[in-house]
Amino acid sequence: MELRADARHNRERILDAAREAFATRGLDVPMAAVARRAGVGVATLYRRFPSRESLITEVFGDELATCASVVDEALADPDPWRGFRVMVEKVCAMQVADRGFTEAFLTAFPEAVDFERTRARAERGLAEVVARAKAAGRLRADFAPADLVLLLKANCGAATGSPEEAAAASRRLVAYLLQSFRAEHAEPLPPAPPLTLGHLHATATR
Amino acid sequence: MELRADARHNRERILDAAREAFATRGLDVPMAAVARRAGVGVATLYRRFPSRESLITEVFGDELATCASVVDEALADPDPWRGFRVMVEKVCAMQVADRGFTEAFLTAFPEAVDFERTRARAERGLAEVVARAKAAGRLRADFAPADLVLLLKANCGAATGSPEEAAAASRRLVAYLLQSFRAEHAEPLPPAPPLTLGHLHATATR
DNA sequence: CGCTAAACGGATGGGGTCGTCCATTTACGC
DNA sequence: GCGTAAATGGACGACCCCATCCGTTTAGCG
Repeated sequence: MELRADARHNRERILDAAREAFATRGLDVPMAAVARRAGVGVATLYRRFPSRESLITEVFGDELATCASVVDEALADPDPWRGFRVMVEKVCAMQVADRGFTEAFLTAFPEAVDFERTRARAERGLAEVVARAKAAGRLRADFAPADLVLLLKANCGAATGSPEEAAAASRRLVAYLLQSFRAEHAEPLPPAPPLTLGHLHATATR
Repeated sequence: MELRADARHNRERILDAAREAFATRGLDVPMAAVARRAGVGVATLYRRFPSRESLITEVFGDELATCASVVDEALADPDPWRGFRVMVEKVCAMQVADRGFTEAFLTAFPEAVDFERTRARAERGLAEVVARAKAAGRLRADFAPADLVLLLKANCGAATGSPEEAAAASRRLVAYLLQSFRAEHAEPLPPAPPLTLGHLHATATR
């Protein structure tokens, strides 16, 4: 059913406010703060988005799509290794730029249908990127797709402090890790953690 | 002045309870939960440890000392690289085993005199370990002491989920990073983040 | 054994967030 | 204009945590 004009307007203001609040203060920001920032009552916020999760899902729908498109770009790159590398760098940069995005990405919401679908697509794409980079002999053979999760979680931990510090730390960590992901001079590794992208649900919930 | 026998007894129970609670639930565990676990009233807890920080300081005094001794072991190893590597592996394992320790280590408390002194000593020791490993030609020349902070923060982020998952993830991450810390085949890196161990105060406070 | 100071712990007030309820306001079809 | 249903937002009760207060209990000395 159609929303009334004022309702539609307020919905947009809420989404904008939530986007900004999540980016700077993380997903734990009080609902009341989002409402205040949107110039709206708390009830309006709750009527439009019955749960915090539904708000988050809506807000990060776009960014998740961006994420998926980054995977597609990686697949389109004629150089498999460069595709892999750039993909990793971009996603990590996104993680650093938007604190809320990081949390949303790591926490995940099984209920959010959109999330599920987009994520499944991203997961297939990722496996493909990894496989191509290995086939080209540039990515070490014992690299596990779960190592990407490892990288994201590590990046999340490294990217604390002021935005400048976070960006610098992330760049350096990513550079270090990309180097050890390369096939040349690879040394033996302990077994991969039993994580799949799907396991992210359980992990970072706290 | 001397504590009465029952008071001393309760103090021990509180410290035990706090150690366990911090290890499993992190430093944010409610004071009341610690008191309950210790079989003690909240007031007793607050009388003995006026602030949460004082409790934390007391609880992690030992573990910090352990940390310092790990640095000493590294310095005592005739093989500088092995000393470095084992030191990193041990500290990261400690981080994984005790969630509270991680937070305490990263959060730090400028007021806690003991912390300050022990940490300053550890910091000097670390610089020495790094210098020796570089001099031996095993650690890459552009390795910055701040990279150890980077490693710890990354490890903290990676070590989420069940204890088994956390341990596996940490081991693998450390293996990856140690490999890229080696002098051989080192590739250019982006500049080191401007972090010193001292900067840890500001960073992970949330 | 009895007394007193030390220690105890439950109750309490203050602050904060969550999510709902309801009296009031507003859009918009007629 | 006007009436109605949709939309609004502040107030409210429930819950949780912190930290203190105070009436009660207990250790340990003489």
